[in-house]
Amino acid sequence: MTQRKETVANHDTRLQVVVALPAHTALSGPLTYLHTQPCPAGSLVRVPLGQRDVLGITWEEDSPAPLPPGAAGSEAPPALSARALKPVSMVLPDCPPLNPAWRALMGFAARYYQRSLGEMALAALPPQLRDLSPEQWQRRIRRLQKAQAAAPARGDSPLQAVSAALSPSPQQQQALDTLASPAAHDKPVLLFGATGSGKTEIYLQAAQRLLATDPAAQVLVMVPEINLTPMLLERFTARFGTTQVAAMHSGMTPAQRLTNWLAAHLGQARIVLGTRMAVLCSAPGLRLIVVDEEHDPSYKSQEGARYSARDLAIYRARVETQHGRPCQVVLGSATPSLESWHAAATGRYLRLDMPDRMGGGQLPHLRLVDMSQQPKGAVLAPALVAAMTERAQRGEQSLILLNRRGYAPVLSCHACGWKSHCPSCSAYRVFHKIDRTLRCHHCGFTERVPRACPDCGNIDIAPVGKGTEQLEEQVAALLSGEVRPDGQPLHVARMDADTTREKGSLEAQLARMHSGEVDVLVGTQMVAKGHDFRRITLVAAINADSALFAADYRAPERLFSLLMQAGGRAGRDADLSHQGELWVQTWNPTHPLFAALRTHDFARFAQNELADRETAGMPPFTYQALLRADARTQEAAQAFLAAARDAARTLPGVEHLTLYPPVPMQIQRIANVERAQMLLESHSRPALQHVLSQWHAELARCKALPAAKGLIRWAIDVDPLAI
DNA sequence: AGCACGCCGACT
DNA sequence: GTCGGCGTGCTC
Repeated sequence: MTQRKETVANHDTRLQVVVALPAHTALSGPLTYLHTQPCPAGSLVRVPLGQRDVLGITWEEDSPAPLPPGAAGSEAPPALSARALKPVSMVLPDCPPLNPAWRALMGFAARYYQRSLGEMALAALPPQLRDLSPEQWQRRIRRLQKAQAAAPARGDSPLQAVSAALSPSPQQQQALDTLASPAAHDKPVLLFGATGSGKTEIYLQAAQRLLATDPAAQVLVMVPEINLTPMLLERFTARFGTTQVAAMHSGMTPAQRLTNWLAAHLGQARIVLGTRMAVLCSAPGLRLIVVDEEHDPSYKSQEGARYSARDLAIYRARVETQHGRPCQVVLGSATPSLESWHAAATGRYLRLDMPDRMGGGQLPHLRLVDMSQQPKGAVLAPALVAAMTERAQRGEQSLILLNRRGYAPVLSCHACGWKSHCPSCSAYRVFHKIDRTLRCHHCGFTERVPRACPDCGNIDIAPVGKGTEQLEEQVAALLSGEVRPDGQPLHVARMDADTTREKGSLEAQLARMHSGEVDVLVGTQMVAKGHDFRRITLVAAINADSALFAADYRAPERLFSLLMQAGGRAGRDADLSHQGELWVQTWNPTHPLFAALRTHDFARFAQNELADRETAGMPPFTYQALLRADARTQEAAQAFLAAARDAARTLPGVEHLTLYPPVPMQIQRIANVERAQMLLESHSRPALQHVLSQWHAELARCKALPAAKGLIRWAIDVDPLAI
């Protein structure tokens, strides 16, 4: 591009280049291209691939290419010299190479999660990089270089905090001291801190201490949900100033993604803050990784490369350290994942406890409501209504949690039994009264509610079950006669994915909550996560039982975590915390989960769960992977999986695995795609890995089988969260 | 994954 | 008679 001479350039150097080809396409390893000169590994290049020109990354020579099955002994010479190699189209100029630690991370992630190196590595780059013209790239780089020249101090001098650190409580000081100790650098730290114990301040001060001593150091901070980034961003920019912090999440525009990625890659941003994708971000000075709310399932990606950002954070810290730059990793949670808890119990992680809330605040008192003792058909126990009323009259707020959007989960005809099935999914469409629609929460199909039963014409079609919309309505009705201290009627509001869809509406609703305008908030679990509502003194979970007996073995863990976290919303304001209450309505008040919850005894809960897991032979005592298949018909999906299972039986090392039969997925059909899966399990992670890595070639063959006709796609999910 | 090539149904 | 469906095959 830059020079088009008459003479043919001398392309005598071979470069290994990684491109985004999937793992099952024979060409999943690095490809060989020609170039006029050597080029360091980790450089960004454009290369011709078939008819197109794609982004690639140069890689070291010795990257392990997957062995062709059966050709173990016959070591064929590359034979590439025979074929005409193509020259690299261009090397993106003025871009420092992605460093060896980053490449090692990508190599590991690709291997572990059964993706091609190229797929993993290119997915970690901002998407805009792929379709940026050379001119646009030049312009970008120049602008950043100019910016850097204009602010020469940045990145070259220790970071000065913009605002002063809060003075830490004794508990926090002790945690910070331990974090500074060598022991906390040898292994991952599990910061086990109660809600309101001030974990964020620990992150801030740990970051500050590091950045002040090492002028090139960078810190990576992750939160599970995009909704939580603005709040954390605010705390970090308040402390360190805006120019030091780069954000990294899917809510940003492509241009912002690129800008922030470059800021991190060039070392200009000292703090990288984002969701799970941030763990893949290039950060050449990385010295500290924080995974906040490490137990949160959002850290496990559910599409594309199904990686766990928490697990990759652990690996990344280790690999950075191995590359000569000691990197600390801190996992924070009030209810750690059982995996992390177990790792701490067995000494693989260092556990750091912060049991006390800031300012001596008390954790909320648990009020279990035995639903079998309540008036028939009552949505809310009368005592709960009374308690909420009392709070509102005192000017305090209540929060009611119901993990179901819409007005009712299904609409039904009393005459003929018709139900609001989704035509494309094996699920009901949810009744949304607000706009009188039936909406499928899986495929999005939306229709106006029919006036009468579509099958029999009966007018008597009625909602069955309750969602947040209906709860909001009913709570408002129950509290309608009551008044606030200022004499105004009580204000009931709702907050869920439906009310926060528009940009800015989340912020607006949070503001309304903080101003005290709202007395009772009805919401889904998004409300329970992270938001700091100072005047809430009562939290109620309406429908906790569904999780107690769910098929998903992780459901109790999630329920405990949700209730602890939700309870943590209550009484954050130390002055009010003596009256903080967590109400749980249940038909099973004697369930052991509640006994542990009552005393806020996560350790006890975790111990019980882990004992159960061990007896049942489940993670973290075994290792699992799923093969998922999407197909036109359920038969095709299962035929493919059955063939895959047979193929797996022939692989060396398979004797260490249990191969379960294919089964339809919980929601068998979504958007007219039939889904099925099969589970692989082993007591040995390496054994599982070994079989998985050999399986791809077989799977490609199974796809071609006549019985699997209609198969759309398949994917391997390593360490699945739900089975 | 893309993108070509290639072979069968409803349209200008 | 063409436009366009998506089924197979290839990409250093």
